[in-house]
Amino acid sequence: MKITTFNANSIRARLPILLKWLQENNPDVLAVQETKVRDEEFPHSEIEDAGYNVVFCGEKSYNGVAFLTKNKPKTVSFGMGDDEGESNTRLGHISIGGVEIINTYVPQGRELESNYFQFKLNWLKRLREYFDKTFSSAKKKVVWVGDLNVAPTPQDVHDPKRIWPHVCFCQDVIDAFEDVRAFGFEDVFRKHLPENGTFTFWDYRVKNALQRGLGWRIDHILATPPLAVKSVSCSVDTEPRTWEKPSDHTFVTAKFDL
DNA sequence: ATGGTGGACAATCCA
Repeated sequence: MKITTFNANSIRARLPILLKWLQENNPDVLAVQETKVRDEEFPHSEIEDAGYNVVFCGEKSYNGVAFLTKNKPKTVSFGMGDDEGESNTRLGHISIGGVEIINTYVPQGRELESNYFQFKLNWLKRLREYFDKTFSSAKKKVVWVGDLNVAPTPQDVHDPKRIWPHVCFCQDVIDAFEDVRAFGFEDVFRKHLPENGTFTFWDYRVKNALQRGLGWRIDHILATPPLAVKSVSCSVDTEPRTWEKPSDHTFVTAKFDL
């Protein structure tokens, strides 16, 4: 099973080229974040015509998550069940092929001193509670993917000394992330891509960031042990950077031998 | 240098 995560920064702006990428790469599941569109305007017909099933939950202008899948998911839900704090447009959950897949767009946090950063920390705390109440244990086959807006180690940013502290790279956010991870997730990305300088995001606003290696690893693929042991590879595809309407995020893919 | 670019959407907000 091939699972890919992609922050689209508008599914409508990326759609023509995204569909081409799907045909060429053929993942079983594409988890998308920042669709930035209301459900009634979501371009589902184009995706279905391309041979993919699609489920989504969005809002006007911001947030929004979706799953594009080759087969129809067995179950689909959005949000953490608390119906508050933007959980519905930041968390999707499907069950497919015997695997549970959680797709999250974690709040960015804006500034360390802001209420938005506290919201981010609390959102991660709620996410841990969601895993606890949804799954009996990490013996279940669970994958957690998405734009997590956390660089959990110094290796995950290009200049740790200069960047520390940042809403995506500071002790509070790393602690919050680690608390969620401690549910029982293993870092499938790092297992297969241990080299320094392997990133998933390069800021639009930094001139030639990709060429200069000024990236971050904030898009993740993690899995519980019974699934992590079956992971065979992971890759980052920077092709969206070359698109007519480039994206600052990349396609991050993991393959599982199931 | 308090910038830069890109998306949504219609003046700014968000990343």
